Amino acid sequence: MDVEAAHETLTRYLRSKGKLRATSERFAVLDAVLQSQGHFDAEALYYRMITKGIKVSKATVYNTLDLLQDCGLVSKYRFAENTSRYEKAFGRPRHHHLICLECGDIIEFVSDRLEKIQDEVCSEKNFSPQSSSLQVFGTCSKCSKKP
Amino acid sequence: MDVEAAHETLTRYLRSKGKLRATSERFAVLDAVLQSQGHFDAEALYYRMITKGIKVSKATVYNTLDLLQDCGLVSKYRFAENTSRYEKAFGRPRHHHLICLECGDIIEFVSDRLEKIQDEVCSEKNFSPQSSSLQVFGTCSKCSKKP
DNA sequence: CTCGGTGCAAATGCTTTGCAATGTC
DNA sequence: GACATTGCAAAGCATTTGCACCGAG
Repeated sequence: MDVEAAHETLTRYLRSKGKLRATSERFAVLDAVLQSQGHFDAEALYYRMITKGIKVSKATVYNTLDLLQDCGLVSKYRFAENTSRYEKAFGRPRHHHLICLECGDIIEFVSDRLEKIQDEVCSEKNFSPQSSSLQVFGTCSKCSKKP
Repeated sequence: MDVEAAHETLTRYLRSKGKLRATSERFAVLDAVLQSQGHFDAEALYYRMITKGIKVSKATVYNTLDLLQDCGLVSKYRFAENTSRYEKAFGRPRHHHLICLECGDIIEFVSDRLEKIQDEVCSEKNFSPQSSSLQVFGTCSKCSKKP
């Protein structure tokens, strides 16, 4: 994960918007996101930062995550729960999710054919896609083995 | 929409669980769901019922919607917002959604090929699918025509 | 120096819960 | 009659907001 490039993406985005300022908090949140693995929620990210001695408020974490989503550095999902989940999107291919209802595990997968069908449906309906998310809920292999 | 059949499905489900009782409220919520068109949230359903003079509490609406989801009469979605959205699932084919970020319109579509790919991915990962939801966010034809 | 951003705590809005009353089995 | 279910209002939670202070441009 190229931290430099991610910082540059954010910097460029902020500048392109004219009124957005490059604050240390924003870069601190970005760094925490880059260091994260898999999916996480705002709360978890906040505590990880606090624990490391980085001073931020929850409000800033939420605001910044939305900002990072706007410039494509972070993806935001909402599965079945009442919590939004995020993951770093930097340099990652588009992918979809198998979500285990037993253990909560999330398995990712990529499929070109799926993307293609998606595009076909969209052009058929004159719909301009921006992002997409396929969520399959069920039971993962580990959990179906259990009695 | 066959009201009788839906009632029977619920009755059978309640009996199958042993301890679940067939209360008039549960059937009232089911009726309100059957009369609904497209997607709705718990709040809207609640007010529709109250307006019609049906006595229910919000808590019961929420509980019953979850129950109806468990027995497959209702589908529950969570798109980008912070509200859960429901729709009747009785006698409807599996379908997916194009969601317009401008006007909030939801366009449904069905695709056999998509289902097939989904199944292939699942068996590849030894994952037993239960339900799924593909959400494509973007701009609908009406909104892209606007200046 | 200006105005956008931050932190805090309080507010919001959806959903769940605790408990007495109610109605099913 | 036993006990699941209801209704109400209050509690919970994730997220947002209002406002005084701070700091980037």
